[in-house]
Amino acid sequence: MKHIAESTVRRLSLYLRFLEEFEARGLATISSTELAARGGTTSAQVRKDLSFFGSFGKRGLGYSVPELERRLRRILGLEREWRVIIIGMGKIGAALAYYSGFRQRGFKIVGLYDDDPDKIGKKVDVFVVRAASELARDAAKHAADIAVITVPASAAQFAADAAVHAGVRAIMNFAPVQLSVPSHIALKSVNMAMELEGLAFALTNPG
Amino acid sequence: MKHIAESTVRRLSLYLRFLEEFEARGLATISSTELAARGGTTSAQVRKDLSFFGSFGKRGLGYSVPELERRLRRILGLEREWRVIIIGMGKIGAALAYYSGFRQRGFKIVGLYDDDPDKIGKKVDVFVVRAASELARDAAKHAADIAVITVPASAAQFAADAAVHAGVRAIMNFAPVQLSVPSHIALKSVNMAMELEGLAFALTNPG
DNA sequence: CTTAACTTGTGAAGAAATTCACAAGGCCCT
DNA sequence: AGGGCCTTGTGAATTTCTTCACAAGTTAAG
Repeated sequence: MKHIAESTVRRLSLYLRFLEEFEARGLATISSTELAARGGTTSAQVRKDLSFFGSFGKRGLGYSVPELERRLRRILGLEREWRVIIIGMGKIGAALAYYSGFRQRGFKIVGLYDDDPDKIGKKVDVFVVRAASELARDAAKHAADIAVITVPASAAQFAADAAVHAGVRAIMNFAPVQLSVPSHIALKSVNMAMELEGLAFALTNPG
Repeated sequence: MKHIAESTVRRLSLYLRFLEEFEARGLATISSTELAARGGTTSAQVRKDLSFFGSFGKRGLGYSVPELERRLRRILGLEREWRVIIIGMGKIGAALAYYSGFRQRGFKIVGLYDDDPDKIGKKVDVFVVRAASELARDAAKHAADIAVITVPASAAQFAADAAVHAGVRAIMNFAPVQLSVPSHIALKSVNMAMELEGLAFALTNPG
């Protein structure tokens, strides 16, 4: 298949969210124009995004809400459950561990890790925090697909290496460093300070 | 000035981070090639990004680390302090309130808000959480530039409206909804579930 | 059945972002 | 002073992404 742009994937994710909304409101069909209006894009963009994966609509009518929803879920890989471990039980890691939004979307937390002896053995939500050094040993049991890294910057690369070694295939990094991982590992970084800097730039350079 | 792409701004932010690293290591100058290698991009990209704002390097030599750092700070608007309020003192809001990375980069938290009577009046870090309804009254005192919204999805638009009314000019939204704000307000959304979905897509559609 | 009003899917056009490639300098060594 | 080696800044070429525009299909009404 042709390479799909990251911006397209983000929009598909967004469309799915809107479809859920529309379904909750009981709408049976929706046009690309309506979907675009809700998402702040254009109808051509919506149709083009979908066209990479097939043709799901009916001319003159639009898209069946439940069907498009199902298709998008399949495209995004949300028909299965994804097993997630969180490494780093500081404030942000703990906040994510408690966050129910993940579970709802098929991301199941299967383990929490930290290096701090004060945290190891403590309960966070329904999990007992385990020592990061146990990661490799737990690998087979967890069969985790995704590792969320919320350790301090200085420990992030170490955590990433451990996660890769434990067999995860994707990493979501919250530490403010650029991680290096093998090319077959999917990596996404979220950096709050950088996001705020984007706002500072926008405020400083209006227009 | 010509419109600057968001991707360019993100990279500038990244370059600044690397420059701080290089400075800490005592390096006096750096070439676009080295900066690019560190950031996973190309030297031409680095030079092009910088060229939108002037010419800061010396041919044959590269860029002076401290000077480029200063220039980037000015470009990104980080020479001044930005005043931030956080609305929503759930787990994520509280985690952000404690996070020292913001302060270090010139983002000063000046107030915390929530609607929950159980939280109002409680201390989080050095702040006493105030009722969201007090936001308008506090506006003049705080003179906040940026509001970070960490309330549940159902309350996010309400919080955004209140923030705009209180005079903030930029909003960083962590709630999983699309906010609508006046066009002169800078808006950025971070949606953890969407980021995870991006990873799920990458794992489902390799290559 | 025919017409009018919609909407999709998609090549082609257009815009935007990235990469190429090279002239113009600057540094250092001999 | 001159040659060799680097590096920047930037037009031009290229690639990627978005928008346009329209044929073709669907529904509903008369």
